[in-house]
Formats: sequence, C-alpha cells, structure tokens
Amino acid sequence: MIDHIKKEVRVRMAPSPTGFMHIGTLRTVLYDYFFARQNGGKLVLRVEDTDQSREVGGAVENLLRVLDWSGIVHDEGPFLVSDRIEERGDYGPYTQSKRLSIYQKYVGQLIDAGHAYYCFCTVERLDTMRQKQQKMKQPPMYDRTCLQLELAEILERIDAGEKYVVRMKVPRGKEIIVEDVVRGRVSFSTNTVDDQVILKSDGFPTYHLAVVVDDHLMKISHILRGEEWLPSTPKHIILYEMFGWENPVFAHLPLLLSSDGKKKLSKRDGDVSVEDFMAEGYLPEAIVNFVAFLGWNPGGGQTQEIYSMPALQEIFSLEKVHKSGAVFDRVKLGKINAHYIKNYDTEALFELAMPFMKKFCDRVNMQMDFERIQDRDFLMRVLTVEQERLMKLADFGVENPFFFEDIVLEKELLVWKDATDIQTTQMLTKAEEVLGKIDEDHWTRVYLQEILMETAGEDRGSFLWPLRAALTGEKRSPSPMDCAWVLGKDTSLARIGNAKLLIIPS
RNA sequence: GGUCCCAUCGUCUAGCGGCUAGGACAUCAGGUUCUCAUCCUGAAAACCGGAGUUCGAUUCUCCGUGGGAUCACCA
Repeated sequence: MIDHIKKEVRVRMAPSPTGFMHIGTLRTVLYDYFFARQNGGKLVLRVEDTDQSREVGGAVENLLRVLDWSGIVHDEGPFLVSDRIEERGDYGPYTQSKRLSIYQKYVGQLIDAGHAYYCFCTVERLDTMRQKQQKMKQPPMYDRTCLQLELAEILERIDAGEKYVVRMKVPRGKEIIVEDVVRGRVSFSTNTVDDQVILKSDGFPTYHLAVVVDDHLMKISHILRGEEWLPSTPKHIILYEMFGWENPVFAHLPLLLSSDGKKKLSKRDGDVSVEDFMAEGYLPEAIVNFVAFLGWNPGGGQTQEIYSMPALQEIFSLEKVHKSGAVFDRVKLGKINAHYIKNYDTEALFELAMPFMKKFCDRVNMQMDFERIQDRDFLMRVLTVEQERLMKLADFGVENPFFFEDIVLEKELLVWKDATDIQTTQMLTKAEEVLGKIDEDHWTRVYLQEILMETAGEDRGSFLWPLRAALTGEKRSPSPMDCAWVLGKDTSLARIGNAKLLIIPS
C-alpha cells in the first residue's frame, strides 16, 4: 500500500473511432502529452471500439493523421507505418475489439465473486420501467428484477439461447470518494449509482468495464478526461474495488463550451472537429496554442499568450487546470491563426497553402501548373501579399479575385475625390510611363514600392487611387505597388490602358 | 426530477486576505495610410447575492441564486 517508489507516469488517450476528432479531445490529448513528457512517462493510444454499430472505416488511420498533424507523438498503441496500421508496445492489443476474451474473463470473475449478475430484461421492459420512474419523479435506475433469479433458471435460460447482459451489483449505502486533481474530493453515495451493464448482449463490454480493465492492465497512472465523465467515475471506482485494484489518479478537465448557449460544444455548433479546422486552413501551431489555453493558463502574472508546442510542454502544469468550462471563441482562434500565418516563413507557408491554392484556382477556372515556374512564382507573389491579411488558408484568393480574373471597371471608381477626367487620365499616363520603363528584372516588390511612392510625391492619393482602381477594379484591395507586382508588367499596363479608354474613349 | 460540478470585464483569463482588480480577443475613439488589412495609442468594460470568520474579504466558510454535466446493451 505504501509506495515509496514513484510510479511511472503512463497516460492514455482513448478515443472511439467515430471518424473525426473532437477539438476537445485534442485538448485532452495535448494535456496528456505535456504531462507525460514532463514526467518522463508514456502516452498510450487505445482504440475504444466497443460499439460495433458505430464502426467507421478508416477512422483509426484518420486519427493517426490528425495526431501527426498536431505534432503529438505517442509511445504505444497503433501507428501508421507506410500507410498500414501497426501496433507497438508491451500491453497490447491496443484495440478493444481485439480484447474481448480478456473482458469476458474479468466479467466471469466478478460474477463468481457475486459482484455482478446476469440480466435478461428486454430493452422494452427497461424503457417502460424508466418511463414509470420518470413519471413518479424517481431517478431512473434498474430495479434489480434479475438479481432475484435462481442459478438453475439462469442456466436454463442461457441454454435456451436467451439474450442476456451482465450488470455490476453496486453495493448500497456506501460513500465513494473521487480524489480529483482539478476538483479535489468529490463524494457520491452508492445509492444513486445504477447497476450498470458491463457486458452487452453481443458479448462486447461497455465502456465502463473496458476502461477499468484496460487502464489497469495497461498500468495507466493518470486519467485525464472531460468533466462529463465525472458522474460515472464512482462506477469505475467501485469496479476497481471489486477487482481489488488500486485506482489511478483522476483529472477531470473543464468542458469546452459553445459561444451561444454555453453548452457542451457539439457538432451542431458548427465546426468542432480537428479535421474541420485542418480543412479550413488553420495551422496546427495556432490550434494547439489556442486550445491549450482553454481551461488552463500558466498564471504567475504571465501575460504572454503565444507559445510554441515545446514552450507549452515546458510550462504546462496539471495543477493550474481550471474547474469551470471555457467558451470556444472562434473569433479569437481566427486572430491567433492570422498571427501565425503572418509570421510564418513564406516558402514553408507556400507548401501548406498549396492545396488551398489549387482549390481556389479550380473554383475560378484558372489553369495552374505547380510544376511550372511562372505559375509558382505568380502564386508565390499572391501569397506574399495576402500573407499578412489571411485569417485562414482557405481564404486564399477570395478577397482578391482580380489577381486571377479579368476585371470589370467602373469609371466613377477611377476618380480620386473631385479630380477631373483629364487629371485622372494624366495620373494613369504617368503610371504607364513609369511602369513601362521598368524592365522585367527590376519588377520587384521593393523597387515598385520605391519608384511608385517617389512618383506619387506629396499628393499620393491623386496618383495611387486611380492606379489601384485601374489595376483591381475594386474599392478595397492591397496597395497598387503590390497589385502591380503580382499582376506583372504586361497585365498592369494593359489594365491601365483599359482604364484610360474608359475615361476618354478614343 | 435525482446526483454531481462550476461562478472575476461580452469572451479567454491574472489574482492564491490589504492591488488605482492586470493582460488578450471583441467593441469604441484616434494615429500611420490612396482604399482595405496590418501596425501603434487610448477609452469603455468584471469580482452573482446574503450572512459569517477577520482589523480587513474578489480571495476562506455556509446559505441562496444562476449556469452546466450526467442519469443507455454510446463512448
């Protein structure tokens, strides 16, 4: 009982393979990961696929790709090795559907010890029972009908092929104490704990049995999970007691909330899966940074909020995790993502942005060959200009369609304040002359900035506004220098020429 | 309804008995600027209520109120 040797830290992430990863799951896994690394421990991935009806093909591969994207590295469990799933570690299998005989063995043990019993009640009976209880304002709980069954009858009915489940027999009148790292002591009376089904009629265990057995067998030392699990924790502790096992340390993390109703964040609140955010072009650095700060904060008067993954790993502490839920503020996430995009190395960002650029080019019917150097250069210029204005990579191009398509000019737009047609034409001619003299080698962002600002002189607006309007056809856009740089000399001069014709048709 | 959890600006939070209650996002007002975005400066904005403990409570205790989670052969 007295354990002077500090137990090895082993934490696990235990997702059910539903085909996507909830953003809250990512937060939990991040904390798991930080905690394991800080303590020289191990992070185990275990697939909780005990509900066959929810099986989704390719879910585990997907999960592993999301983890890889996030930068989280686990130590045991399934891995993706050249596109095939391979399990590593000494405590496998790490997939619950492959551990059925293990659970059955432990269920048998509980039955033999009188801690669990067979139940033949039909789903229909249980439903009407619960409805009755609800009507009488009683908490819905199993009425223990099948606890009265004689052994002979049980054997007979099993022999007859009748379907059954196994329930744990919760002792009455006991107090269960949950020692929680973030919540302190929480106590429950066993009188309010239901005789939970631990083995389903299809032979699969329920979550409650599987999680306890596996966590014990896999020597898990700390369980980090969402607060929604707190009410079922007494069931787990009772199971640990029935088996005579020491229970791990619990840490129930605060919930992620939706911004409107402040309810648990769920699918109906919009994008909630990591895959959704990946598809929208959020950077892993931004997602990790943002999500780590929901329900946790380094404290100590620290006002910095931008942290890299290694830095977070350094300063994270389980003791500083909050108790109350945190609203998932998408606006702030966008701001953080924009910050990361802005500060990203442009060459590296180009690689990340490629799929989004392709998608955009397809949408505007622009043939782009990423192997072709001119096309690459063009897209690189667009990205360079957009980099400091993008909130997410999926926004690539959408604010500046004039880079990709022919523009439709309106004459009024070209006129700066109360300038006359003559003046406007003069300004465009001036731009035409200056740009016309620049040879391709000098068509750089820096040089264009320099020469056009010089040409603009004191009264910048009267020169820059018509030029920008001529190049973009838009009221708002990046600077005319940047637009000219992106469009190139030929297109720029052509658009200026068109603008002049619009003002004074020849 | 039972059980359990939670409570500082609109939101994320700092604070761990004595502070002009600090920061970030959002908002508003300026500045930089040809426009938009960026960037810079500033403003407004919070301790849920009531008792108690204490010389002194945002902070500790209790009650209330409010919000949430959970009560499946789903996890």
